Amino acid sequence: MSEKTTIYDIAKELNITAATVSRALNNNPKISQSTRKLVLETANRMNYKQNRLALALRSGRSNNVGVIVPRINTNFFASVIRGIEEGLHPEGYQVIICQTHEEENREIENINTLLNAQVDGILMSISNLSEENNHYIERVIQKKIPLIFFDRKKEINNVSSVTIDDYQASYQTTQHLIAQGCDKIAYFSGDRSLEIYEERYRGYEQALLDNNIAINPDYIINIKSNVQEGQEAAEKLLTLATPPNAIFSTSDFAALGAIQKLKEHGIKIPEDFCVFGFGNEPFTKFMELSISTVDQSPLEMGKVAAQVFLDKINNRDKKKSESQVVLMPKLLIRQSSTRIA
Amino acid sequence: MSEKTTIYDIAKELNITAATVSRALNNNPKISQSTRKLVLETANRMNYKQNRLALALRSGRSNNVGVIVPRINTNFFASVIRGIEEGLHPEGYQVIICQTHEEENREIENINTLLNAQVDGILMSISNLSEENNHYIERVIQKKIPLIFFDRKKEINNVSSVTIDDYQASYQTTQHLIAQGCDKIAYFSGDRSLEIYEERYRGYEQALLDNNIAINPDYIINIKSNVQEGQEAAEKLLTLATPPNAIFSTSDFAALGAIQKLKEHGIKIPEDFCVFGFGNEPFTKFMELSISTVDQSPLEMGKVAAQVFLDKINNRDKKKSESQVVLMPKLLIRQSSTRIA
DNA sequence: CAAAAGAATGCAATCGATTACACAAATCTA
DNA sequence: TAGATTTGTGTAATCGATTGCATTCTTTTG
Repeated sequence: MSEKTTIYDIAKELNITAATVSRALNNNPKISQSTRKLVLETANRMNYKQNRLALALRSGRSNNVGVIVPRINTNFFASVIRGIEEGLHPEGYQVIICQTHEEENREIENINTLLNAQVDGILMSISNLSEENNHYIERVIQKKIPLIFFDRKKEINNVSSVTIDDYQASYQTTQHLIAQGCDKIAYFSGDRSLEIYEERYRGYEQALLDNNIAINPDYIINIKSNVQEGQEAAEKLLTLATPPNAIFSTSDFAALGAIQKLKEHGIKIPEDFCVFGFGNEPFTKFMELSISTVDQSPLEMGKVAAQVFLDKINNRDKKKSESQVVLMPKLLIRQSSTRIA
Repeated sequence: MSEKTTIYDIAKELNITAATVSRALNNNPKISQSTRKLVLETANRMNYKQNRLALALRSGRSNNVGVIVPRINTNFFASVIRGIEEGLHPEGYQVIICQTHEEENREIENINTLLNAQVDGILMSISNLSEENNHYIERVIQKKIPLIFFDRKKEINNVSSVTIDDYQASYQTTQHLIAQGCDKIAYFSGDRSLEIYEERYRGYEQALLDNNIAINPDYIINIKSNVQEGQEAAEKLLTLATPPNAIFSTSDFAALGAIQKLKEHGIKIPEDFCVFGFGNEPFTKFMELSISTVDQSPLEMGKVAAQVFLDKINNRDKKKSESQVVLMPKLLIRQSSTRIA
């Protein structure tokens, strides 16, 4: 029965052409009022729905954008995606999501799939695409598909980005810990081949330098973002001849793990030891000992990324419509690092 | 330059027809080895990428599925979506996400948009679609687009669903609380016009009945899933002449709020008062006083939903390919409700 | 009233890929 | 070697919507 109605079905029903139907539905002024009314009524009666695939093929615009993230189910990425969806929905775009699990080949595969699907833009948080595979990115640019990096970016010509100022976040956090009287600050780093982690490290380093505190390589530990690695790293720190009296973890989960270990060892937080996380995961606020952390305003990041995309689409012709938006991080100073109020 | 290569470009380059190119690319056995090789090489050299829109239009299959959820950035939904993506990705499907914010008109709008976009299936967690608007659902079924409800469902013919056994979850939780010695168990309910909340209520009720405990209407409070409403509800309970000695909250967030209030009042958990949540939000595990909760295995739910969709697609012809999968909830009994180990 | 202008609609190509059918050339069979 | 097969390609329609360019029918104008 009403399996699928096309403009041809409507045309046949009314003994007119599909062209006329199309024009009537699109409010083309060349169509007479009477015909338009008839078409609209019939379309409604026959339950017509425009086939967006056909439209997309003809117009070259799919009204889809692709979003590539390492994984969906973390508070940060889920919130960014929400922001993107809410920024793009009113403009009639739909969001296709892809996960990479931080694997380079998945990253490449996803880019290709999205290009095949003729998306109108790609928003991605890049993870491990090596230099030698930059041409996959170049291809996107060549096809004039707007490409926007968020959070994790790469310096590439013609690619816009929306990030937070990781250097500042890290610098200010370290300053804060020093101001709280901590002079031996350990640092949990993520993979420093990623710009965000390199920036954060720089901020940490510079703050120490500016306060005449020597960098202690023993205090710098590479971790993955999970509770267990935080526990292990803390354990290792406590075995040092001179253990630190603060930890700045670039992961909230690792910060939590560290706190658990410290407590096990009977260390009082924040009196004996301060801990600062990164990411504002919901749990940091809920803990009995609330965890200080850096808020990256993911929702806003998503909305801004959506806006940057829309600007690019609307200014396709303009020579250079590249923009690098840097959002300001917010330090949420909570109990785990508050000695002096 | 390499703006866009089509099979026609390849055909022209080789002085053959687009048909031949298409066949060569699709490994059609009728094509000679030499031609096939030539086409593949040329396609590669010219950086050809199949236009999936064209393919979709011709074949009637877009290889996209739509996922409709109230919002993306909650642990539960984000995890389900992850599961769906991971179940569908290997089969070449892409996932389009839509948010409803629990608004009926958004729900309708999203269904329509997805139908226009010619998705091959719709997976949704329904919220507030009233009976009178069931025809929007019917339309999906009429178009023979597989429709799968997950978590929140509605009894509709021909619609598959993947849910957890909310009744059992609730019944067992209540039994557990009673076994811990709680005889005055308050209940935080969600909107009972949703099947899941109605089921959970039934489980609570039945467990009390089975243990000869009278239902006290004062103990039953409707809340939204957030910390503040949990605090307020707990506050209200404590002003009762006979306050309860346990709370079963169908929201982890409200459970947390309640715990905070109880502590403020100097009530000891679990000694004086047990609390049980629902949803296994990450923070419930991380708290110093870990919160007992029900795990809904969202990742698995997503994967199963994906599988159900794939089965439906592959058995289109079969009369009835409707399936109602019910996953078993897992009670995570943690500190907030453990008096007796 | 003839010619020009205007209004409303039809015709046909297009977007890119697939595929039933037709056809030519090469190979085989008796 | 005529006729039957097989093999490899080409032709053209199709999916559904849009749109430049006719074309037809009115209406206006001088």
